[in-house]
Amino acid sequence: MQTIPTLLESRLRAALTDFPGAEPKVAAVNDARFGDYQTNAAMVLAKQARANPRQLAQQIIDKLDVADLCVPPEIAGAGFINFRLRPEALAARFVELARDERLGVPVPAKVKSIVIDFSGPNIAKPMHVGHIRSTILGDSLARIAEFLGHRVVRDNHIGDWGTQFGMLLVGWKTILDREALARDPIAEMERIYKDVNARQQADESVREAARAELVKLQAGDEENLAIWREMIRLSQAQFEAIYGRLGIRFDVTLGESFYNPWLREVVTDLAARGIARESEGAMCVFSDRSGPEKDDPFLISRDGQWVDIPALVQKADGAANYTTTDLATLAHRLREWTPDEIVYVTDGRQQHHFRQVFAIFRRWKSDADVKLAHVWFGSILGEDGKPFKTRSGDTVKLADLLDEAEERAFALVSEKNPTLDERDRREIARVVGLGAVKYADLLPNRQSDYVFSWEKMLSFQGNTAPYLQYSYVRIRSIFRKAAEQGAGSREQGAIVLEALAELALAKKLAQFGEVVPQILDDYRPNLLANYLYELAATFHSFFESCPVLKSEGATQATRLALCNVSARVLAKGLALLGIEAPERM
RNA sequence: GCACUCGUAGCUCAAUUGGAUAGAGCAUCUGACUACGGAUCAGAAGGUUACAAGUUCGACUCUUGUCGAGUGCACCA
Repeated sequence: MQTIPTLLESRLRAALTDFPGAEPKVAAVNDARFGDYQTNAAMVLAKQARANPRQLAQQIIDKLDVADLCVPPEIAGAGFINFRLRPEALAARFVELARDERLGVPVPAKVKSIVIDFSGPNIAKPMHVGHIRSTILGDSLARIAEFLGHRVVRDNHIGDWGTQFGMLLVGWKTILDREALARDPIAEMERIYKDVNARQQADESVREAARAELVKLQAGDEENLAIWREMIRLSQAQFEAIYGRLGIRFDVTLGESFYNPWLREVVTDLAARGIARESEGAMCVFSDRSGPEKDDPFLISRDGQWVDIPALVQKADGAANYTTTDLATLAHRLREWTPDEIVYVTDGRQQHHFRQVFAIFRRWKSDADVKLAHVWFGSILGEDGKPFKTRSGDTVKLADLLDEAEERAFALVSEKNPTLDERDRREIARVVGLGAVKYADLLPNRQSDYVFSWEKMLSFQGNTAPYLQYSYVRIRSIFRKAAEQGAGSREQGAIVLEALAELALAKKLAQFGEVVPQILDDYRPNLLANYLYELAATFHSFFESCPVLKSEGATQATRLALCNVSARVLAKGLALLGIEAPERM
């Protein structure tokens, strides 16, 4: 089905045929005094034509046929045209919405193929807070793109290759504790890595040993390869456990090592095309001076001079690095899926890296028609405003964080609802605790840093997951009660929107289909989080002033339908954020 | 030094990408508990959007400058 703005836009387009250059754009109004929707087409047009905007607005209105949808449009302010929906029109849209499986979310004009690269944990290391945002944000974007109808490839690019394996191999061969490994493989691998890493800082011989093990691994030494595969196997179990808890799946999980066979080819091809050249023993990509210096990712200003800051695609020792791997990965994804879009979800510190990779790629595959997006995000801070750490100063492990979320939620549920049996409370605590963590991550604008606060994210007041889940629970509770009273079938019947709170809720529900498609424009799930909060607040307000089960006839049918659609939109919206909605809590 | 991202109510954050009188939640204050689970709702108060110019019908948003914060800046990813 079409959204109301789309409907109004098509009417507006018809009215604007005599006004070339006008954009028939209709937007929701935030202030109810100005109606429900508005267009500023007249003002845009007036600017181009140097005409009087209010007069133009009147001319547009004269040609505009929206009588079935709105009361006569008004001209306001500098030249806004305001639309106020007729209650019958809103009711008609609501009936359509209630029948629509997509809850009013339109099918996109162009179905795209989108690769989303997110999470990207490292072998032999615990997943920690640094992985939360990428994992949760990427998963939510994938869910939203899929729901819209795009073809999505969820790609987990695992860190399974690199210099750290030299140290890990040294540790594995010299100080590995087999019992500890059996008990907690990740902790043991982390221990040996930290131990060797600390010693190699001061001891040249340790550094040399690590380098030697790494060279052997890269040369295909069977023993080292076997150990490396064992480390991968042990790590995979950890990843699967965490993704299972978070309800996250991937279509493709390929380590960096998968791309090794193409690395040399990438470098020689770049060199052959004159994109990369040798410098100080390394193969580098320098600026092609095609744009302004300040926008050039291969230049930097030092002491008032623009100097080269090339991207290395091969180190002086002959090894490739992550830029090379990223280029090989890009080429592979292009061959494999011919995507319209590849999205990288990583933290903001990698902006420069991706600007370089994308720029090299454009020179290398200049005919490729693919959008490359670096969807970056800020840091998670502790309450002190510094990067989020444990009290002892270590990074917070993701598994511990999820445990604590569930424990805290369990304590809350037990306090609020002690009569439920423990198994139910555990399940509710799981849904509420994980929901709180995810929602806290998705609510702020992704580019800003945010302060991690258990108290805030688990509060039942304000813009939190528990508040949204509670709204859903309350609606479900009404339907349970209605079923007890045999009122289930009373939902059938004419929809008549009368009370202000009913109209407000119907209007808010219709906006779901307007909000969801916007999210991918700039990869911002927080738009959905904000919408859901507004919906929940609008619902609570309706629910407070409009009794459902005590009402009768068409009024009750209307209110039950409003409740039903509210519950579906809330549950669907939360699901798009990767959050479950419990039946009770 | 240069680049990127910011600076919004006491605190934590929004603002439909240039739209109307900048919105929420905490905290503070005032109401509603014979309740479809009050885990809620209604309301009040709180602002020179860091500062200064500029662009225009209109600026938190764009431009320039200043002050302040975080991040990054060739062989780690």
